[in-house]
Amino acid sequence: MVQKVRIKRTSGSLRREESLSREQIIETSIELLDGSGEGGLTFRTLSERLATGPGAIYWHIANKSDLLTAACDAIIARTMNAPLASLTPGATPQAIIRLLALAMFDAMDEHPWIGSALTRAPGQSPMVRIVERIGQQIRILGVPKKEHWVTVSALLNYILGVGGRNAANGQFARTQGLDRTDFLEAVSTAWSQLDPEEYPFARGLAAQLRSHDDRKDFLAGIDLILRGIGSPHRT
Amino acid sequence: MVQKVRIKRTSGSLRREESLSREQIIETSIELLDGSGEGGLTFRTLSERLATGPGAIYWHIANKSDLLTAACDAIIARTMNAPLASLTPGATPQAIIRLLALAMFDAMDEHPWIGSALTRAPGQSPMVRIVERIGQQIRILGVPKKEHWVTVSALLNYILGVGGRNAANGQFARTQGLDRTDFLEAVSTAWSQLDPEEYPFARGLAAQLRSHDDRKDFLAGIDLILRGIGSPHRT
DNA sequence: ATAATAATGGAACGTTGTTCCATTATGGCC
DNA sequence: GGCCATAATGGAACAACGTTCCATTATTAT
Repeated sequence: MVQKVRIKRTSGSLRREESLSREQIIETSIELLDGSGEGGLTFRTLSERLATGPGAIYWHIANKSDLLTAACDAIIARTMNAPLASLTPGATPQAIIRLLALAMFDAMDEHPWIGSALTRAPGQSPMVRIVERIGQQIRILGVPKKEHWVTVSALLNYILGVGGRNAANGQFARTQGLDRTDFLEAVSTAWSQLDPEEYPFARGLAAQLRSHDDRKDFLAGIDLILRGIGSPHRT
Repeated sequence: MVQKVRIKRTSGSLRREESLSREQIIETSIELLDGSGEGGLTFRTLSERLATGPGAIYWHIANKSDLLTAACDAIIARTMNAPLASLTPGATPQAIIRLLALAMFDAMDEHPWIGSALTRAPGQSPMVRIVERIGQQIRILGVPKKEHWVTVSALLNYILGVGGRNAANGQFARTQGLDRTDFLEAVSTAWSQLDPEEYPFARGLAAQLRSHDDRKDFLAGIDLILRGIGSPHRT
């Protein structure tokens, strides 16, 4: 979606006809981030796309960190509200958590930059949205109140961990000029050439690495934690 | 540990007497990162500490990403080799994994920047070290070979997730001029003022947040996953 | 109409990672 | 012991970035 901006000519200097807005800035930022990765969003490229100067943007936004957090929050808000629609009425809390987690995975896969954007806003809006949605299911599951935070943060840390690694892989591959398959191939061959004395396990893992399915493995991890939550333990 | 560097005067231009080395550069980088956070390491501050120019550093190091990865690897190498000493002979794989995880937590707590440094080197040396140590215990645990990667990556993602969030909290607090307690206090009061209709769970969590113990909660998450690994499941 | 404020956009600043290059030490070879 | 290719140094310079500043223009209230 490319912006079309009317421009008014007044005494030699150009000025946009429609005024800027915070939402417009955020939406354009998302387009840039999706299109060119984390490095694709600068105040220059952004102001160029918006047919304005860098200074004008600062009227609507505090700084770049604020901008990234806002862009991230927009995605998370959509993500955490969307899956409500596809819910079957009698779904178990576990099933809903799986759904929420998968929605997060897909969002982080489509917008790899949110993985590192979440790193800029601890305890803020984007995080709260996720905690809330997951937490409500934790409560329904009957987890004792004292363990609410531990349980939610275990799931959250796992999800954000995967997101961070996804972002890292994408970023790394982009700078090397590889796509996902080439990247995995490279890591796999590197691991297969490790010293068998020092790294027997990692070496043996190379084959599995080459053909694994990120999404499936992610879900398997969620299931592992959910199973842990359901198992008895000493308090 | 402050470096003392002898300088030789030759025909008007200064030159260091002892030559630079990659290890020396990395060790000084670690000091800077530990002392002043992620933003504390620049090629200017680094070259100043080493009593040289930015250009000289590039003879020993490819770029900043390389430098960060190397610094991170140095810490991880020490961390993954150290706990071997304190092992009781009959320790279960679970106990060893807990020990390894705790060692990682403490390392990431002491050097918060490695959380984000790990984000720059997917599939590379630092990651391989962790995978190997954990993986060996996974094998001993008797996890079927097909599930090796899923299991290790679940633990790894959780650990790195916590590390990433730790780094984020530290970084965020530093820019706001707060220490850890003030930061938690701020988040907690912010959460307690959330809309009760929209965020009932997060709101109720505020109190728990204020008084929680990061290290304990981290370990609880590890136990959750370990319990999940031990529980029967459909393949 | 006039004053006050909101909003714009481009120039400019300081800092960053990185490159370039003139210069200097070092180690092998005749 | 002098010579030379190469290793290594260090400072200047570059491009790009986030951010600030300010002269200017639209918009609103009085």
